[in-house]
Amino acid sequence: MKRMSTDMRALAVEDDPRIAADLQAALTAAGFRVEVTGDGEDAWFLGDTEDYDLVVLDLGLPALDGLAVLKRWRANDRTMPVLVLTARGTWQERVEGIEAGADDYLPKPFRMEELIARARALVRRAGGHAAALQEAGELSLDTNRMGVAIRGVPVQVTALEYRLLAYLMQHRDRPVPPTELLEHLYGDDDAREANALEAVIARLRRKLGPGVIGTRRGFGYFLEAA
Amino acid sequence: MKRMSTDMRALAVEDDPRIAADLQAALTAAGFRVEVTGDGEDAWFLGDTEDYDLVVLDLGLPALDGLAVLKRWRANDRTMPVLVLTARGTWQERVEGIEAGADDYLPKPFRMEELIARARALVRRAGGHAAALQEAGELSLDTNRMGVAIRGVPVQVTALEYRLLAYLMQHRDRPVPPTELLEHLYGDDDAREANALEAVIARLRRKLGPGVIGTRRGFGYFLEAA
DNA sequence: GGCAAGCTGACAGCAAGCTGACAATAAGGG
DNA sequence: CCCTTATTGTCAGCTTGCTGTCAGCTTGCC
Repeated sequence: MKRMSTDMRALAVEDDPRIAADLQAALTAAGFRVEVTGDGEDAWFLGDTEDYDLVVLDLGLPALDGLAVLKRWRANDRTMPVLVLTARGTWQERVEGIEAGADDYLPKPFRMEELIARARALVRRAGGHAAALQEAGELSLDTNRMGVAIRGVPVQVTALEYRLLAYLMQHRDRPVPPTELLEHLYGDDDAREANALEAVIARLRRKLGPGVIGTRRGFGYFLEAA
Repeated sequence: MKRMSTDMRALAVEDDPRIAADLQAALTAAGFRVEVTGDGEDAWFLGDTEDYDLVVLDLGLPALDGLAVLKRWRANDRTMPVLVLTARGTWQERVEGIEAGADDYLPKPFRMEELIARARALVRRAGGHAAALQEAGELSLDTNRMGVAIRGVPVQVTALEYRLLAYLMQHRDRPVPPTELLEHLYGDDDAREANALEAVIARLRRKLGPGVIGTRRGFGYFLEAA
């Protein structure tokens, strides 16, 4: 795992694998180092022994209930900010969540953007500055302002270019195959020619200069000097 | 932070005698020293002169409206946490309440348990209040008077325009995507065309002049910084 | 050398966003 | 209760700049 400018750790406790994957993606994109678990026992142990800057906790867990986990954390003086996810509209859960020591709650279904916004607010309120900066080599990516800078000098990129960079940054420990990038940028429903991606890469390279986006022929693209 | 068990004062402003009685009972049981009034004028006077740790405020008051009371408090720098109750749980009222300075909001009918939970949460994190005057570049917003000024010169804006500006101000560190603005201004239940937002932006720009509201194509709108 | 993967400049299509006009609705005043 | 005014959503036409495609080229690999 490569270094981030600020090291914000987040724990996501969610048993639905699809939501869990979304959580991980969104939080990672927001600059958190994310750990995911769907098991209540596991969650309790992690939250009790590790230091997180944020916990996203789903109440609808099998086995050990999310509320019980939260109460046991609070009973042990674990004071990290906890954002609780509740099934839709059940007022009891909200009440219990707050009384158990949740710092904020979000009813399902929710928008990832809102979750990120609330998560940042929580972290900021807790004292730490939200980790908005991700770096790889000379490239730095401000996930909050959606800004890109090379060696500190801001560079203007388009939305598509930004998404591409963000995805590479998220997976900077490996070369990302063109097929995967195409699917992430456009979705498999909308079929684009492979050359479209190459065009985006070319334009980005012209803006960022050499030595930022590398190619491993046959494997994919990656951020250099990460 | 004060202790709940020692001496927490709460003011309940509610004209319906039955609900008022319930409020008093529940808050007392929760450890508050409770005072109740059903008169807006009386409430305003009490809130302005006495020090409360919590206010529960019903908007549906005769004579002096609850919202007006709240605004007058905030205008006088009374920063105690206020939990607003409203009968008509419309989305607009919630916005108005929060923008008038409410710290939380509860639609009727509600469960007493939930009210107590929210009240406790409010008291627990009592402290952080939005500043009365917010600025970004040449633009300044007076959140108490709902007033807008550009370079010190007051500009008259409509309620909708103000809400848009307030939201941009609240998130002035990032570009706000149109989808998010649409959701905030109208709510997802009421679907508007995307162009409605552009129309509001255009009108605002004409009033405020250039260099205030910026656009980052593909990312969203933002307030130009100093 | 030959093939396939990848690069690049040019360009046209297209989508995001802007604006003025207008109608419908809401608010206010007599 | 009617009249007046302000607010605001919708529409049509327009501008801008993003982005996919194409053609031709370079590079690596066998």
